[in-house]
Amino acid sequence: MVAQRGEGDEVVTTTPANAVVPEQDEVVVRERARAIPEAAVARLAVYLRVLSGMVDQGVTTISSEELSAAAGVNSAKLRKDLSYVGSYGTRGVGYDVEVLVSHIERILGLTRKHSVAVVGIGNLGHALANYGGFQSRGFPVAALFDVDEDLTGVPVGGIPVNHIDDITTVCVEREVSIGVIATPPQAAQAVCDRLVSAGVQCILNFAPVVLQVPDDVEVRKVDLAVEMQILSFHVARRADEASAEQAANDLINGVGVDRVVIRP
Amino acid sequence: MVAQRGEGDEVVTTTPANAVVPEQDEVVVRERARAIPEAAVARLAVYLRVLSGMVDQGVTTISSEELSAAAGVNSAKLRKDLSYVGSYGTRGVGYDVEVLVSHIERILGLTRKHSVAVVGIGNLGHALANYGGFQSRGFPVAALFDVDEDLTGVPVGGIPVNHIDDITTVCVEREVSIGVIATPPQAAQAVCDRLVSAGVQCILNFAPVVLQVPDDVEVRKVDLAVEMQILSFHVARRADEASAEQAANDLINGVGVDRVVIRP
DNA sequence: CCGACTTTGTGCACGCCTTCACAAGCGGTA
DNA sequence: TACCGCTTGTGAAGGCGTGCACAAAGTCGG
Repeated sequence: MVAQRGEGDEVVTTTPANAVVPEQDEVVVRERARAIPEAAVARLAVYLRVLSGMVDQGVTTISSEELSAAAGVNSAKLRKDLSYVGSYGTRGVGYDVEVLVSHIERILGLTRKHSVAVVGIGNLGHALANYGGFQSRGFPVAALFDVDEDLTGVPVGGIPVNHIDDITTVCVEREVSIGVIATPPQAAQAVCDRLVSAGVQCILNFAPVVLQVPDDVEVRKVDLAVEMQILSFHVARRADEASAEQAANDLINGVGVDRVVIRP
Repeated sequence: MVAQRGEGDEVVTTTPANAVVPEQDEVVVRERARAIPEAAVARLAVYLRVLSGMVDQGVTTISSEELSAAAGVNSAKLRKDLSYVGSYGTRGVGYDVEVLVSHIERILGLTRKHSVAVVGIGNLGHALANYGGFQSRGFPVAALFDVDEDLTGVPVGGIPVNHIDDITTVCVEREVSIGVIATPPQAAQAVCDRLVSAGVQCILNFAPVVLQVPDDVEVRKVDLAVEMQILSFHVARRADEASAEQAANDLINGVGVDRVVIRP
């Protein structure tokens, strides 16, 4: 009997304060991987990239101060992040770059190869299929899909496009573990469902829709328009600050006030 | 005298508990915009997209429960997020969709047009230049740049490519407020510096490097390989869980234990 | 072998964000 | 008009992540 995640049967997913005491003779397995905060995982990936550059430059040892500067984070945060993967630094010296690389790779599961399938070979799909960054970092693009039958068989980035109806067969055959959705929004949910039924458990979604998936499937979303709008918000905030300050300074000229303080 | 942000001169950026009392006769300007958490801003953009879809479907009123379901968030969170933009709901009824749209647009600064410049017309640059999603959501692509002189003058997505040396002139001329960096990593920092000196204060960076910018410039990063690695981590975590569970179940078969509980 | 210096690893406190739970408020109905 | 049911808006609590500051632990020079 293998319990399925998300069934909420024998598996406790949340930990209510009143349920800490293990009942009778059950076995409690505490796993370490889950203990790493999501934010830390994202940063570990960044550290890994920086460290790879260091290896190329022939750097063998690096301190938390140097690495944190290169990665654009606080050095304490960096050390805490690294502590999640284990204590592999030498006090008074720093970290051995290669050792660190291999341990981060292990934690991120990069020792295994992760084949990628891109669905939707439009502008973005083409760009993704041709993007060398995936291949070089251990994520080979193994399959391409599109509804357009005229595209079937046409090679893009060296890989012939398959028709979307073959998605299950091809994904299983080529052991695809990550699906990338680069279709128009209307098609995204249907494509997602097909990927899921093909056994793909990780999805990177570029379509501007909220995908509905089972609990055991992980979805990450990249929405360019949302990114733009966040930037837009900051532009507006700056403009507001500037005009508020302006108004305040006008006030100063009228009344007898010395200083203007803008509190966050 | 206009204070510059990030100078830390007269401007209080952090609020230590012991410094709440305004000194002598200074004027304290509390701005509302900054009070919105970054995470909430990102979600507001999502709500806006969902609401736009509602408008197209002819929906005029929506409750927090419905909207939160469509946006994939908790309804309490949604209401709190909306409370940041102001109280425009009607108790017992819900929100007027159009009213909500216009207020969110105002908060996100979307009443103003934000022209976009894309730098680096490779695979990704092409895709971005042709991507209709920007245009339709109020972010017209107004300029394209590349180092390759062969590309200069060639129209991509209807816009002729300019040489990167003209970046300052063109950006000022076309009032570019957002710069998108889609160059190889080696060129990214240089391009960034040129954008900044052209007066661009918001940058969306697709190059896998940590950009160094002045405090008054906002950078958002999209790193596809990092996204992949985060997904990879989750694959690995699942595998760990499964094997831990397997081991535990093996244990059960040996010893007399009833249940296995995996705690987060 | 010892002391000075450097850097890691982490306990702790603070602040932000999320979530709960409920009072307040509005429309409909008798 | 008064009541009832529904939905918003928010105070408060709890959890999570960040950053400080320091003890632990190693290297290096004498």
